[in-house]
Amino acid sequence: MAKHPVDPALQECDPPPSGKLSRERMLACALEIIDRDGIEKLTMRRLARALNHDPMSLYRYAPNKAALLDGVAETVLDQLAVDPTDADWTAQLRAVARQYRRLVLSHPHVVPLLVTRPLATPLALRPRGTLRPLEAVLTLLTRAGFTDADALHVYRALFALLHGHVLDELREHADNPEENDDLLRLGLHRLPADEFPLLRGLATTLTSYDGAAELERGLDILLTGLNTTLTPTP
Amino acid sequence: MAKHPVDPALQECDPPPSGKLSRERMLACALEIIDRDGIEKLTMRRLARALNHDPMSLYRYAPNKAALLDGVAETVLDQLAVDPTDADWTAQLRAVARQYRRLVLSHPHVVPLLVTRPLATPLALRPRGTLRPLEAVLTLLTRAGFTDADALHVYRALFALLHGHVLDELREHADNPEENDDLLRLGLHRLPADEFPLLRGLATTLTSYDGAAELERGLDILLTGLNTTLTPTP
DNA sequence: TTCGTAGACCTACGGTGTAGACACGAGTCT
DNA sequence: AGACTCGTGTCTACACCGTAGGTCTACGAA
Repeated sequence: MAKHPVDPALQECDPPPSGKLSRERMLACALEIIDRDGIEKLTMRRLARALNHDPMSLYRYAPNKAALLDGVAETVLDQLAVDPTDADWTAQLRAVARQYRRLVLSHPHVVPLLVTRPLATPLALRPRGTLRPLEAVLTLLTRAGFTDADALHVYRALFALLHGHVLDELREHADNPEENDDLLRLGLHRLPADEFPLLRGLATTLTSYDGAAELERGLDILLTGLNTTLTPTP
Repeated sequence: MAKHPVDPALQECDPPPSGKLSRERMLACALEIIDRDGIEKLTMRRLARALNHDPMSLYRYAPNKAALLDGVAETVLDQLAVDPTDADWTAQLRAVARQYRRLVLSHPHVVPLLVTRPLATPLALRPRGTLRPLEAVLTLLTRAGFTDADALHVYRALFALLHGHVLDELREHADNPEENDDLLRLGLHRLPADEFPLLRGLATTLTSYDGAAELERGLDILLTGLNTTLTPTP
């Protein structure tokens, strides 16, 4: 336990890292590493070391690294609980949205995976855990009286809003690793004043960003907009 | 990984790939490779080969690969022309949105860069070309009577919508590499019928996706929503 | 002329994902 | 009992990656 051969930042995963391997343990550990150090630090070798196994062992549980990353995204997204029996569909969508925001804010480094990986994978081949929320939202909306096509429409609009908002909010977070608005202000003031006059003046405004409120406003706009253009019960 | 020692798909860039190097030539060639083969195929070595130079030469024009990728994203985003003098701010935002959509659809492989890279870079340190559209939109909106803070609000909402929509639309494109809806239908039908009944029925609906119309609807919702909650001239 | 410098090149190092072969224990069938 | 598969883990090896550091060359200024 007390041997420090090399790395200081070489930690292992919560559960005792020896014993039998499993897909769940592998994905959980991978998520831990990503949460701690970011995606590009997740390496087959590092993950194996954290699990106290040979790198090649991982390939018993994932055909390749891309699949492993998909698996991680899946475990995160699978925590999204949609109640398709809720009679108040707008309330349920709001709940899903808030939940999604909280979820990804607790795993910010996973967001690139969530938004990027589906671009490379046809819908039918995506991990099941990824498709489950989609199906749940669809049943919620069809139960509320939407046609299949309109339900799909609403789903798309909702997640477009969510993805867009989350990217906005995380961008904001990247600016404030800690609450050092001096750095932000100084950074902005280094911009040429003739080309970026307005941006330079926004330093204080930028530091006071309320993600939850922002999302709520977005939801208001979206849901009222949907209510006026789409009618659930024809 | 490489099936054969010499790839058949090893092409070079449009302009004569020898002669003096420059940052512009390097970025243009990088963009070409990304457009053709995707991001993960862009390698310092490959790029150098395409430019008929040594890999190390590239480091004269970019401190490292991340900066090079930022440069590519910048060259794409810099093509976004915002007219801050337009008196009709909603019309101008619509124009920007349509332009943005067309732009990224012609460089789909760059989208991960556009949405992902800013998450790792504080705003003040982002490439200038990235900040220019932001400043332009801000001046457009403040000229229209918005306060600085509200202008920022609108900018955020607009680009959240754009990013969200584009991710939606490209996801759809990944499903139809060509217009083979049979593949999609077959793929969907392989899902378990008891767990994904609605999703399986959406094959035909999924193939008829009109991205432009979808974006237009999003803009309608957003802009009317903004008009009711924010007042340009107080 | 000499010198500084910018641009390009070469070598080399430590890292990466993963193919392919092998080791070994637990069942299962004869 | 033996032989057989088979799931699991390990080892070695390969091609490729980003890039630190040094060196060669050509050219403009002194």
